[in-house]
Amino acid sequence: MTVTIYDVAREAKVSMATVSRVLNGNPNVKPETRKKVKDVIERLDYRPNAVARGLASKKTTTVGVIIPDISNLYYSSLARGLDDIAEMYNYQIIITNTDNDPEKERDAFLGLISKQVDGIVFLGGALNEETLNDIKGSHLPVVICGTSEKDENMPSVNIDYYEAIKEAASKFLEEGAEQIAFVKASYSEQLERHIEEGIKAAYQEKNKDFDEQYILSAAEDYQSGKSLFGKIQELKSDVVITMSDETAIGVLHGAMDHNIAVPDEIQIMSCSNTRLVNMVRPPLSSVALPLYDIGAVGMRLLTKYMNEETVEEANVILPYKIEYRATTK
Amino acid sequence: MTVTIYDVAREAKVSMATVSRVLNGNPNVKPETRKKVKDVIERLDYRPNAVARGLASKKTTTVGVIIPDISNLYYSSLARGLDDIAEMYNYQIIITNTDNDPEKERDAFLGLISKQVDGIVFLGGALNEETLNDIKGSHLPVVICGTSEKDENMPSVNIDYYEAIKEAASKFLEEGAEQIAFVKASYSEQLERHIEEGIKAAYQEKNKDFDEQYILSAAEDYQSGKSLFGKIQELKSDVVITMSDETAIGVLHGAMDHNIAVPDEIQIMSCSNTRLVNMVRPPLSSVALPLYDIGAVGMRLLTKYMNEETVEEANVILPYKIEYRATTK
DNA sequence: GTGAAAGCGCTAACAA
DNA sequence: TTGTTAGCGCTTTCAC
Repeated sequence: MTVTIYDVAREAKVSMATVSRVLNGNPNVKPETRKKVKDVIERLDYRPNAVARGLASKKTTTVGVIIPDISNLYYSSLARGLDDIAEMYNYQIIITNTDNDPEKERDAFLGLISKQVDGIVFLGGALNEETLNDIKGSHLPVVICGTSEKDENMPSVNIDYYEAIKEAASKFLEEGAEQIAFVKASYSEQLERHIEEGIKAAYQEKNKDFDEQYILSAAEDYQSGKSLFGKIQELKSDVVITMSDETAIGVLHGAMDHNIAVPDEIQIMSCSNTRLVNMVRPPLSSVALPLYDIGAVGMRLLTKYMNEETVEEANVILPYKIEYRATTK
Repeated sequence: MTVTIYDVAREAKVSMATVSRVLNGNPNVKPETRKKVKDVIERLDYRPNAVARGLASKKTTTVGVIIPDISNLYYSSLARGLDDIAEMYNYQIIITNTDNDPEKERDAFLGLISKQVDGIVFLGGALNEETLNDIKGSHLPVVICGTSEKDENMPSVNIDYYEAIKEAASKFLEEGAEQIAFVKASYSEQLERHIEEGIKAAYQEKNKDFDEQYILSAAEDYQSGKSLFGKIQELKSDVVITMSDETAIGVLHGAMDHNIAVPDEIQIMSCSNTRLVNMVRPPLSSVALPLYDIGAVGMRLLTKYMNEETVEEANVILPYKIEYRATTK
């Protein structure tokens, strides 16, 4: 029925071991033998069974990706970077959506373990305590992209959120902003802390007090941003910084609906920079995270762990850039 | 080291076969035995190795998803529906991006075959001839979502594009539209044909001639739409229908930049309805494809094939709805 | 209701 | 340079 390595061996009049060797590019094969085997492989249209291979070698060339929601542009941009590099290194990715639900997250993780993935990439959101312990217990290489963990020793790829937010906030303050509202949409306490510290540092540098009530929360979608506008108006903020682009666009439209001029009366900036930023008018100013690159670098980092290469820096910080478009002065 | 079925058998003082039976919910196990085994499983924290299982049973509970670009909202919406249903049926999905490149597509397919996936979902884009033949030769269940194939016997999930476009075009014509430009962004000739026929049918019903030059092409992104606006203006179209939301938004902004009033001077509608439609002002009118559902139903259909259930209808047509928002009168 | 044993298709010592 | 052989961890007849 299906042609196996045994069929190839028989046809080529060599042993399975030799076929296996040419399959795996083992140099210990005489060129003629190699050619002979390759010819038979081609003639029989033989395709190695990766499952059998995985069982025998304990390597599946598959990595798991745990992601809050693939239909969110932020995460799917990361995922695209991930997959491109995975493909380059001959890995395939199993993607599982969790909606940031700890239970789904744990199930996803256990599922991936049982599938014997060679590594796992965790995207965005927060890793709950229990899963985190499972991960550590599993001795599987894991890389976290686009979010920070309590245990900051876990390999990760990020930008320097503290610096980014501080830089953005400072600029606003310098130019006369009075009250910056910050809308967090992250599920990672750690990440939120970095960000809050960034804002506070900016205020401190200007010798201004920061009022905690200007830190708001919203889900990372359009509607949440829109609903939040009332609150923002109440607070009389003249600047709003959000994590998610969608949230920022929601706020923007909230402002437009209330006839508040953007950026004259209120400035809006996000911290994400998906392709959405150019698809609204006015174009959204944003801290530009290199989303694709974060994914790509994350996967590259993971391959290093999987191949037991030495890694110099487990916590990669990628550069960010602040794109001032038309929602800021 | 890792605990295997053998360890469980030994500890529970039964045979591996029995452990396997309780694992797989085989009823031929005495309740006491079952309980005993379950206890040991729990105590040892035993997790079945899905790879070994796959090798022995020739079922991997993994399905492959071949997709043009996961970072495109259209496809990622489909993918999300796919994954949710896959999870429900205890399947996991391997996602591979192809950028509609036939070579990548073929590699993706061969990779999935070698991983012994139980089925494949093909999303959007066009399946090239060669891959299509491979698929047929593989006897693997395959479902196509959101696009049509030459071979219309392949299981698929779609809306009735012909009817949708015809309905939309008819309405525009009835209300006095003179020249409808249609921007296709599909890679499937088959799909394009359905759509063109829909438009032509609408013109015919109104006894008007349709001029082929009003059928334009663009990539399914924002910039392409924007660049296309010059051409549209040249054609003096008063209605533009695009496949992709991003393209429509590009056209919309093109119009705004040229001080052409939307919808008064030009009406714009897309045929997709991702969450983007509400994130622009004015909100984009669109033929609402049930993207999530197309994915979900597609995966459900695939599970039927994988479990050898009987399927009544291999070519599922889901209902569409035309959402008239503010880019149309 | 349960167990013994033969694979599934491959890799990886170890020998030769 | 090549072959032999013993698994990898499970499912699945087939007996009992």
